[in-house]
Amino acid sequence: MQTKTAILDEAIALASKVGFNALTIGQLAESTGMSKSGLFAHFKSKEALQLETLERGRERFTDLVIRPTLAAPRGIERVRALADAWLIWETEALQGGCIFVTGSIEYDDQPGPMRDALVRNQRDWAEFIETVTRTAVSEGDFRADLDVEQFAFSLQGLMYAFHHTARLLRDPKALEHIRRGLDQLIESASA
Amino acid sequence: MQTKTAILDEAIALASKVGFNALTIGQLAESTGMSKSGLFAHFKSKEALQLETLERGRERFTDLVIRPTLAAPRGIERVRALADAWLIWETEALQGGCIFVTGSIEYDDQPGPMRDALVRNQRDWAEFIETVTRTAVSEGDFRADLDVEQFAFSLQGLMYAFHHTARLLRDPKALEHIRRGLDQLIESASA
DNA sequence: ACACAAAAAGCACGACCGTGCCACTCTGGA
DNA sequence: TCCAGAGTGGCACGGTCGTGCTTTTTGTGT
Repeated sequence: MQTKTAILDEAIALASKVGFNALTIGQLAESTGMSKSGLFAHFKSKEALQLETLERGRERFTDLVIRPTLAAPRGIERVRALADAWLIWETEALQGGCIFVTGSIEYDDQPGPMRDALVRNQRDWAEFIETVTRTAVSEGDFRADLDVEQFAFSLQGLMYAFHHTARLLRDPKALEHIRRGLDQLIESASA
Repeated sequence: MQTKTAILDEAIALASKVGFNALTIGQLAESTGMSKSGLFAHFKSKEALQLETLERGRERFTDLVIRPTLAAPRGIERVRALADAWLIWETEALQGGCIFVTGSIEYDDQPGPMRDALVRNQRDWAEFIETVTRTAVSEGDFRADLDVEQFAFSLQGLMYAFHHTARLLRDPKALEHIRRGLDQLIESASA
């Protein structure tokens, strides 16, 4: 149903601004021009709505980040493509910040299906980064003894730092900083 | 009043787990053993409670992170002390994650006094890191042409990455990763 | 043109939210 | 001994939350 998809896309926009808990059925109904009960009928519960919103976000993330990354040539170029695609996702795809960052912070101390789903997403994402990094190792762009887990950790660190600096502080230098940090990281990993 | 301080400390613990918005007066009253109205009388509004909770957090952050850092010898040692102190703050001082990280994500798209206060805190913290880094430059431990802003950006990135990896994924390797990332960062900044 | 299923809306509910008002209980100084 | 004033609790309010019912609208196949 396309109505449902439209709702979920609006839900993503809202959740990226105020979080998944403050994402309220009433507000979502208002901003989609539906009635509360009409909207609610699509999901049997609020938790289901939250989970489906996350799932819809995953779909869009796959389209905007995963696929373009895999389209780039293996090796260092693909690593750079990954970072670029993520930057587009973070700055252009959503009205607020990345919903996975938002959600992770919100649920990291609250057990339940939402937390479980976020953990799965986060693990997949980390593994994806590691896999892409490994292509740069096997292509000879990166050192053979590179610790890809460590590389992924530092790369994600730069992304989080960008998120905070750009979103909270609205610091225009954030882009320059993540670029330079990335160059530094890649250089230190290069063969 | 010590009652108020006790309330705020409990509020910090709660907010670090569920966030500042989900920090509810009723729950806070219950977990402090007070009545809603008795507790509410200490603050004129919920927003005031949130702001005072943040302020109390800043006090504790100063005691646990700022002061110990400044007690360390100027230079590279002080940079390491800063990271160590922050790690203690993050892992031992609170029941949930760092309330400034939590709050930043929560309010980065919602204008108001809370956002303003968080921006101030975050700016102060970034400047503090830069100042400490500068002592390492002037002591000759770090390169004279080091971009301290860039260094602070990357350092904060490692902290955020630790926060996510340790809190959401509960990955025991997070500590090792931030340590190694730190070593790498410090080495690349060294003279 | 009509029947029928699916989607949406109307409406009401109990729960909890933040917030005000009022009464009570302390405790220290006159 | 008594009073002032701060701290605390009881209670009720209007509002919004998530969530069920029932009804109306809408769209499609015959």
